[in-house]
Amino acid sequence: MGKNEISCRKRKSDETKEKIYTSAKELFKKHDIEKVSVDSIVKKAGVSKGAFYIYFDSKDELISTFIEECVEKMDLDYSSYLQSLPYDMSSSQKLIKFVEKIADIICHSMGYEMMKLLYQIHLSNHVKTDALISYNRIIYSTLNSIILQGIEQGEFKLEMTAEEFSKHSVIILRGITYEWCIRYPDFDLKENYIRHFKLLLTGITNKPS
Amino acid sequence: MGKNEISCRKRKSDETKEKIYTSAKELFKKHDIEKVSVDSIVKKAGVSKGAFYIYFDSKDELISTFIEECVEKMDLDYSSYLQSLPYDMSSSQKLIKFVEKIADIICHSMGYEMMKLLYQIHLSNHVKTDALISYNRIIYSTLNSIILQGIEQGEFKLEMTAEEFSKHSVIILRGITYEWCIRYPDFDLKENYIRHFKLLLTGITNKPS
Amino acid sequence: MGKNEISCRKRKSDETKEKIYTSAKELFKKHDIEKVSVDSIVKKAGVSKGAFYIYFDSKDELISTFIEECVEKMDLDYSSYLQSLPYDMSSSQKLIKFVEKIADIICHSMGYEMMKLLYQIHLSNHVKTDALISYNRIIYSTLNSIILQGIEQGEFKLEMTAEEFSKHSVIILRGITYEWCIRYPDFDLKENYIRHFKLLLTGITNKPS
Amino acid sequence: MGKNEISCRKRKSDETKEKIYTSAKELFKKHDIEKVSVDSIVKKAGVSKGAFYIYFDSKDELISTFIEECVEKMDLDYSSYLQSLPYDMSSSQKLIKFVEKIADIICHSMGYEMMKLLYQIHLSNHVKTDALISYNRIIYSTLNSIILQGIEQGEFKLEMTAEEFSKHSVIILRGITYEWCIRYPDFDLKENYIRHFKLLLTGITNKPS
DNA sequence: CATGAATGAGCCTTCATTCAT
DNA sequence: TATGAATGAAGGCTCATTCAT
Repeated sequence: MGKNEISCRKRKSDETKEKIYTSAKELFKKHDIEKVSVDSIVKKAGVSKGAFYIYFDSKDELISTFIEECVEKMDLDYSSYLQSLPYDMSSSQKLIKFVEKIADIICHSMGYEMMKLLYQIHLSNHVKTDALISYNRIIYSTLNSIILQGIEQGEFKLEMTAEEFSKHSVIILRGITYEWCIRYPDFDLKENYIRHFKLLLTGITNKPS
Repeated sequence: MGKNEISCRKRKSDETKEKIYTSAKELFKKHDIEKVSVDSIVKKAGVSKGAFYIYFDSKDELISTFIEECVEKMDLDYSSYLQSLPYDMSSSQKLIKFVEKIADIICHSMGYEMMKLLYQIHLSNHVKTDALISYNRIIYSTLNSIILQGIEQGEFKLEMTAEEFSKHSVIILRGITYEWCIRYPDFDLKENYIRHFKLLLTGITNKPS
Repeated sequence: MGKNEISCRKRKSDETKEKIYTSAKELFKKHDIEKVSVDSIVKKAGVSKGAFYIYFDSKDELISTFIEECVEKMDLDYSSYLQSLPYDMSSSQKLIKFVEKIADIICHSMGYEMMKLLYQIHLSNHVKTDALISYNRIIYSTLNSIILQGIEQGEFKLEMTAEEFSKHSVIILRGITYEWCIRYPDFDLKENYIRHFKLLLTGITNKPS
Repeated sequence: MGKNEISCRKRKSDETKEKIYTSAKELFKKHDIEKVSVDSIVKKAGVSKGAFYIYFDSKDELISTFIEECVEKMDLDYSSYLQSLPYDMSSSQKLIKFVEKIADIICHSMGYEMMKLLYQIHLSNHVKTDALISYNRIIYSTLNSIILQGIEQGEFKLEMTAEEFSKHSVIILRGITYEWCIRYPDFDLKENYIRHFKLLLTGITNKPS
């Protein structure tokens, strides 16, 4: 039937695109992204060069698609987790739990190669990463809400706005993740996240004299 | 005389090498390192392409040499600065002054392009950077000495070793620098260094109740 | 019924071919013909790429068909116009009116892109244009009849045959049109046609002393 | 000696450039210019692709160089010829002699293929031909001076400026040359030049009644 | 030592055409 | 008839490296 034919073709076409995309991702993980050529991607995928340009406007577009996928995935993971935290947990605990969760997502869901790749792309001049930087929004707002709650409940006392503190936190998270990438596997991401945030908490926790 | 002739040749050859190297450095500061071609280097140096390959085995070798030099230079700057700090300054002040100095060196002596390059290389798969990571040694020991002094004089009170705290600090410095690289020029490196270290100090400063 | 089915199919198939052809024509008018891809044609026509190759052996075949159609159209326009001119108009006037009409047809009916294309094809090495050159026939005979009438009525006095003069005129028309193509849009085709033919008329008009 | 070495190398290098340039020209004559690839040029020249880009910035640059060369050559020929005409020759005769000379230069010095190529390039959208159009300057000014002299000496009587008439003449020359290109070899360029200019002269020659 | 002409593999991208469905 | 996924040769261009001189 026509319907079957169409869906069969569509399926095959989807498979081809997926093959190309997957091959690209694997190559990105192994080699510097700038060094991965369209040639090598299609060779690995076992398709023609022309096929590549059916599914992607350009090599850059594939990279963009890839970044957006990563971002969406991380955002989803972060936000879904926050909602699962018990409301009556202290803000300090929430903060620690949240960064622990981030570490888990990064280590197990994203993986080392992928994160390193993302950090590389961030630094590259060539690829636009506005989307990537905007992935912070969720992480920012999440941190922000935790901090605000802590302030309201008298648990935290800051000499800066909650927003500024959130930015600071993201920078630290990113810094530790960067360190993880360059010291892998001799660096425990989660442990370092926790240690550093505990240190931070010492500084901001309200100690009524 | 033979001797004179040899030393004369040697001098000329050294000059040629230096010219190439200097030109390469200037280009690296201005453009993405991957985009700097051997052609552009020798053109700027005013020497032949063949000359390049007399003094450097490959473009990669020149880059490695260059990176090592950068690292040495930074190390030297850091340690020489520390010795210039008045002995009776408080450790907190010293810490702040020190990170301020690092920011100055990075911004004005190294420059944005070079720092980004260093960070890219750290993350790259094909350049070995074990030597690079060891550039931390000086910065670690410098921080360590400041912290230790602070502890001895009762100014700091840590829940971790001074060494651990130094590591932590370097991670933060690197994290902020990374952020600077990806947000350049919309990010003030020095200001952020100071802000974040003041926050840290709040947490570690000894507050006798 | 069989018959109906067949004629229905035929109609649909004709429509598809027409759609492709029309889309191609529109694109040819807008863009350099070499830059119009089969892809863009079928996309505009809303049919599949396969359909294109059902109705046309190749892209070149479509172009040939298209050119022949253009030529036929121009011929038709020219000759139909001549018949509409009042019989008692002077030959000089007829000549001027006729070249004005040609300018109008070229500018508004054919268009710049198409004329340039025709002139390019004329000069191209790989497209045979014997048929194209014969498009002159109508224009020649039309001019010829005007000139002959002028001679008969004592209005013109030539030192060459009417036929030769017609050839000359066509060369001039083509020359001016060529100039229009290479100076477009800074060249007024009609104005130049008129000016140049007025100049010609000065030379051939019979001035009894 | 160093000097010899240098001149030997330079000579070889010049030869290579010439080989590339000559091969390109030959291919341009045989095939539509757009269809001539860098690959085919270097293959014919027997050099590597890289060599091409040592001597020419791009394929377009080679074409431009080629055009300029043609233009210079023609300009030189035209202007040198004009100076050789006896001063006391009548303007009509000068005009005829001049267009005869142009025909000779085109037929024997430039050649059919080259002229056709130039006319093709003129029509192409891709290649900038401002230089080509400006090649008219010499031809314009030459014609202009002849016409002006004719007017001053009462030989010509125009209803337009000398400049306008020169423009007109160039258009006609170009038109006839175009016709020659598309009808080659069944068209006598020189004969047609003469015939058409004689016709023109009939129109502008002063006939005191 | 120094030169710089020459190499050639590699890059990204386009597009007319085919063919299984 | 009609589809559209797939092909693969070709295009212009770059650049690290070599080698005869």
